[in-house]
Amino acid sequence: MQMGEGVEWALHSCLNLAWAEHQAVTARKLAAFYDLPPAYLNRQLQALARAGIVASTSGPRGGFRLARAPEEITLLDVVVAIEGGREAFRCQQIMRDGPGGRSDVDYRRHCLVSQAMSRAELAWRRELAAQTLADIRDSVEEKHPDAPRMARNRLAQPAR
Amino acid sequence: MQMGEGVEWALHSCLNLAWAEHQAVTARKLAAFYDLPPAYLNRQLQALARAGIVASTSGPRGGFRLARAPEEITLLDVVVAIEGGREAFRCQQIMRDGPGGRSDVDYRRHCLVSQAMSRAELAWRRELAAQTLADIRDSVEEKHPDAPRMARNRLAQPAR
DNA sequence: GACCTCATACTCGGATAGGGGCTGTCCGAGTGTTTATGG
DNA sequence: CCATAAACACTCGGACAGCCCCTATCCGAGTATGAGGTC
Repeated sequence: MQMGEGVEWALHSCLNLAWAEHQAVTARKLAAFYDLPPAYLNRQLQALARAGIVASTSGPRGGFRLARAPEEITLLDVVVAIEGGREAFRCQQIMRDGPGGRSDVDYRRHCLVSQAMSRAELAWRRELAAQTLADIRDSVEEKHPDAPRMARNRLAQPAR
Repeated sequence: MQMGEGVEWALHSCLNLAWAEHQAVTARKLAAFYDLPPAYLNRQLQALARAGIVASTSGPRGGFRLARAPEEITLLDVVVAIEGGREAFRCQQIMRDGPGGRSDVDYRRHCLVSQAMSRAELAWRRELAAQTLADIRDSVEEKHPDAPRMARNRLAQPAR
């Protein structure tokens, strides 16, 4: 069970977009920030756009910007946008083929194994939903007060 | 991010092994219980054996049995045995290539994004480690008191 | 000088190949059982 | 009848293909820009 690395890129890119404020930033510049493949990062940003986390603008002076305030974007929003909303543990309802298995029972809700796994996954989601992009941004700024300025500088430079 | 379905099979099989008590059960019988591919389930049981969760015996009258008491087997143990212990979110330390990135800093520990993701994953692990196989077994028996007898009956039958 | 038109360059967006890991299967090494045989 | 030994049948264990999703890339549709020409 491994998370796609696009999640990491998306989170850091969202953070940079938060520092860029309302300035639209191109995928190329965001990719150059961490030396990432521009086309592939673009793909992740598209997923964020479909989820309504970022807004995109085409043409010259176009790019991506946050569609909502950082306080209204949770880490769970970003993870779900990139990885999809389906649960990591998907109950295949194998108990239906076991002794005493009923076809009219939804074991995704009644199987106690499935319940236990879902409970753990819920704790994971709850923790992700409890932290917003603004929380991360503020924590970073507290440790590195000049991070916003450095980010804006880098994003202002032409992307090579 | 999706968990392998072998985890579900392993959990249910461990539960059946708990009801079989100290009787060795072959992979074929465990597979027949839920109509699963025997060879593939065997593969998962081998992983459990390598992790020390079950003990295996070759030859006639051989099979698998729990290596520890159900109270000493957590859901996390089973998940780690099948899926591996590496974290779902693996920090690639992309900040090293960003502005102000240092090569001598381990961003897996210092990057705040990575910390937030690890915190969520820790909550998930904690929840999984809090429930043992005995907890699940007892919960099932409470709802279906004849589950152990039915399981033992099915496991006693020759696997077709 | 102001306005309109057109060519331009730049951006996102979706469609298109390549690779790694999960899924599924097979056969061989090892072992306890059973059976036949000889004392 | 009992001991012995060999043949056997059954099990785990690891090695071998197939498929799907993530990774990576490319090119086209759309658009704001800027230049050039005209009034």
